[in-house]
Amino acid sequence: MERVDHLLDKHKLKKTPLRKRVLSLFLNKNGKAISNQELEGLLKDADRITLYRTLKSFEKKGIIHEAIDGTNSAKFALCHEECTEHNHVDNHAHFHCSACGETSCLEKIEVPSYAVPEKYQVKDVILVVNGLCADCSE
Amino acid sequence: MERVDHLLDKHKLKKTPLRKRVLSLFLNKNGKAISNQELEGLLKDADRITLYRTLKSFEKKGIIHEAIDGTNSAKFALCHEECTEHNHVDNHAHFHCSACGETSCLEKIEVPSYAVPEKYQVKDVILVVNGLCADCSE
DNA sequence: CTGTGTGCAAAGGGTTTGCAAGTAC
DNA sequence: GTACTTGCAAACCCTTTGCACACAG
Repeated sequence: MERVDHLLDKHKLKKTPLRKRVLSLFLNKNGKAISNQELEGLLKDADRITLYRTLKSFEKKGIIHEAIDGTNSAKFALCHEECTEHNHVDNHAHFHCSACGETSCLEKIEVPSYAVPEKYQVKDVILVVNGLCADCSE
Repeated sequence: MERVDHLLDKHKLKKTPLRKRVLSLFLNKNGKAISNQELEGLLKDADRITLYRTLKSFEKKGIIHEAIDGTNSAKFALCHEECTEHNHVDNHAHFHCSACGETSCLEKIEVPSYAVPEKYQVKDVILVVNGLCADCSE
């Protein structure tokens, strides 16, 4: 629980009850991404719109990052310790399970840089691996 | 124009006026992706819902594929010649320009396979390169 | 003629914005 | 006390579904 307080302090966010609950969910998810929809289910008494805003402010401050998985619905996962408002470094791949729908970070896979056509400038690369996770590949 | 007719025949779709118009837009886009929104702008007299369905049937038949670019909005681009309803092979990367928003196919970049944690099964990989395209990187 | 495609209306889901009341600091 | 956060209402956009009519083959 101190870790929640610490993270909020570090990123200069007020320690409100709702934020603490949301953040501790992320800490217990172990690298798996959470969608707004899932959050609503887990925090039934919370207001949907406020959850959107909570995620947005966490994202802006560098506490969480969007985990793009090709499903066209926004999901978020915890950032590295070093992330700040002005320096997100989330250059790792994500794994999306097509059976259970879970999206998780593959910290081990660093995203390589790629050769692009002349005059193109690369800023970052999104890498999503689709398939079956350990639980679903029995 | 014969190419439009040929493609529709080949994939067993009726050659209606709307489908011809939509398909020739794709043929003239040279590997760039088109969103439903953009299509509406280009074909102002057409019905928005019908355009959704047109794209869906083209996708299902293997004429176009979804070009995921991390913006959480669906875009589509022309498939390879060899694609059919039951055999899509679109294992190439996409480039997304953060300035103009255009998404284009990078046919040259084949998507490599990746080492994932034990028991995971990989089905396919999404690779999106973000940055500035030739037109926007002046 | 038959099955498919189209247009319109309606509904559903996700997301954003505005404003008043509440709360952290 | 002040600035930020929350909750509620409303609106917006994207997408899907249902149904009657039109049209390609």
